[in-house]
Amino acid sequence: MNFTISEENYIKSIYHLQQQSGIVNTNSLAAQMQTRAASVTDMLKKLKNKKLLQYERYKGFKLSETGKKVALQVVRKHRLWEFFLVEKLKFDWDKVHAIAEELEHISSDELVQRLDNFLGNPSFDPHGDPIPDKNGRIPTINQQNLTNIPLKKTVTVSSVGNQAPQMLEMLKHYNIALGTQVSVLNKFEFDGSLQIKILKQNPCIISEQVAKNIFVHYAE
Amino acid sequence: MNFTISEENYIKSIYHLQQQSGIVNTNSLAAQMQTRAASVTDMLKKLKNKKLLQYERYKGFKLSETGKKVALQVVRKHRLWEFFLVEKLKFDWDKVHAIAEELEHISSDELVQRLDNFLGNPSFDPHGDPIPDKNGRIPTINQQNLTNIPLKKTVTVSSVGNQAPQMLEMLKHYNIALGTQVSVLNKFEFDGSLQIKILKQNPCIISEQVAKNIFVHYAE
DNA sequence: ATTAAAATTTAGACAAATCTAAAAATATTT
DNA sequence: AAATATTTTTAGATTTGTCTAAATTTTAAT
Repeated sequence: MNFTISEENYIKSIYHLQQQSGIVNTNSLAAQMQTRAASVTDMLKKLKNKKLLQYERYKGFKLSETGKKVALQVVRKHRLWEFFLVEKLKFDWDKVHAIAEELEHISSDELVQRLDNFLGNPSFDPHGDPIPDKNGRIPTINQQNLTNIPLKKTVTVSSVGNQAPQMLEMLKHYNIALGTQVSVLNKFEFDGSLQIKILKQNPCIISEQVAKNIFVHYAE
Repeated sequence: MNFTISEENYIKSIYHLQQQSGIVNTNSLAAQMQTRAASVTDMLKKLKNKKLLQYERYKGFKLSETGKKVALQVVRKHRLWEFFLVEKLKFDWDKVHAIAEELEHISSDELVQRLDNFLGNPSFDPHGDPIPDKNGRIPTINQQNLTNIPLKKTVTVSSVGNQAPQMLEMLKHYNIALGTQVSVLNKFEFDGSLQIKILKQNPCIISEQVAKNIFVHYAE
């Protein structure tokens, strides 16, 4: 089966939304896609006809098994291309998202497989997100956000929740990247902000909102 | 200015046609694009409005200076991606055209420049076609097709005129690639076919049609 | 120079993806 | 449970790129 760019974008967005909340509704998808609810409804019918979606009107929806497979292939392509852009073309990691949004729709399966091999079959993209393999299997990693880490324990940054350029620019400013070693020195009750220590740097303070989007795993 | 994939494809095809014949007409473009003459006329109006085309009805057409610039950027992207696919991802050179047709429409200028650098700023793609630089300048090479080479002179294959997979498959069969050393032993008047000698191989015979599509340059 | 043939354009239709405005269904509040 | 608000869907329009069939213009042939 072959899909249009628009269909693939809807499928991918539905996938990401249902990862968080199980079932998806029209308005949240419209918000995510930056379009109108009416347009979403139109597309839902199309995707239902193609058996990619479980959907009954007014009842919310989620991807069928087939739909999920399609989504995972698009996610796979997106993340492989991001890896390529950062590792090979030396893009800053906060500049690659928009380009990968285009590249993820290139259709050749052989291209994807060869790219994967060329890159050394990476398991995580430059933001720390797992890259599904050829069969859609996703590597797992035991991670938590910074607000849940016991004080003084040294942990390693493994991924970033919010990948808006604003967030990524901020992390760059704080000098936080994937693999950075951090420990939490203090938690301020008043606003939930954290004082953290980054290896070889002076302690600094990050807001709760930022901390919630920094995922880490324990060194051992 | 930004262009749709369809617009870019028309511009590119017009560019290639006018390279051969100066001015382009509706039917030949329709044939090249595998579409109908009426569809071509529709698009011509659009391109004329955008000042990409010099066009008056019933009179044929050619690209404006702006149009030519756009065409050269698309050609540049196509050929850089082909180079990438063959050199980095190890695709056979006769398998890359269709994929490059998709990749050439990825829009980021920075991507193109970084890709160019990553590849070592190549001057020719895997079929021997010149890759326009950032400013649209095309490297030239002094080449002729095999039918015009004096007998016994050893020459080097530098590009291939017809890049249909059928042609490329045939060349692979004959063991001819870019850089291959060839000499013409004999020319048969009857059908114009040539007996040629390839380094370390037995002499063989190629049709005039094939010979006309093999471009070579003199070793010195 | 007419006529016939070929090339090109117009007119009108269609599919995909979107939109606005209005209607219908569901959820929430009083 | 009735009234109100929110969410979702429908109806109908729009844009882009395409098509067929008919009309027009140009070219070639008698």
